[in-house]
Amino acid sequence: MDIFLKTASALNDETRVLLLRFIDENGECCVCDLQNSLDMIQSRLSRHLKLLKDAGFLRVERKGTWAYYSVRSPLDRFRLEALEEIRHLDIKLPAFKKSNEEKGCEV
Amino acid sequence: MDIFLKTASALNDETRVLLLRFIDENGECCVCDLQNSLDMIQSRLSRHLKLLKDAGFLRVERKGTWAYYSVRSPLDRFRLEALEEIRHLDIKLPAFKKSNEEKGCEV
DNA sequence: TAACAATATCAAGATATATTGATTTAATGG
DNA sequence: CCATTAAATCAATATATCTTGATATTGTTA
Repeated sequence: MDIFLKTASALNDETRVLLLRFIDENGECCVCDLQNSLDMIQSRLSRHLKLLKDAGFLRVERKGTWAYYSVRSPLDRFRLEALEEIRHLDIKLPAFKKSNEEKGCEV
Repeated sequence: MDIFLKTASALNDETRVLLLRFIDENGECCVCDLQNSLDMIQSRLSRHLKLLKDAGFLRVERKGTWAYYSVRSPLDRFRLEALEEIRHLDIKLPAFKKSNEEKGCEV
């Protein structure tokens, strides 16, 4: 029950739905890319990324000081259906803006 | 987006997951049956039933003063997957207790 | 080791959701 | 029409979640 509720809770927030959709469409993103692209402050992003990770939707890979988030694979059936639902939502998704290309933060 | 969030929100509560599972397993229930079986006060039940109905999981049919709730059919793909997930949760489900058989509140 | 950058965590306030008991609404029967 | 019953709604309080800015942690580089 707890895991199911954690999954449902992760889906129950507009910010996280947008984040998941954005990372799903654009592939691996570091937090600074997301700050730039989605115009959100860092602590807010960090919180929601953690919730999505703990709910099994995202994985994180650290490279130096950067953290790259991507959609976990494989997703189990229910999470995949949820993602599929999110893929079909009519959302106006901001463009991907690279942040620190010159400094090495690239995908 | 709003409909998706309403659906996710409906799933994000232990009481509602239990309710949905109970009605799915036992079939059409009136509120008084649920009060008896699940040992919940009426206003609490009424609130959660409304949320599940508004999120598209339940339908209600009124017969006189009674309201009979059952799982809506057909469910769309995502809601059906959610229900399937709930069917597989390891929940200790209370027994169905009829409440007012003599008075006409029967299924 | 010191300075810096990226990310995570914390603390405070704001907003949303859940619970309870009281009240209201709606249907039934005397 | 009035009393009764089932269910819905409301008001107050409690609990959880979200946002922000500040601080802590971790890795890098000089």
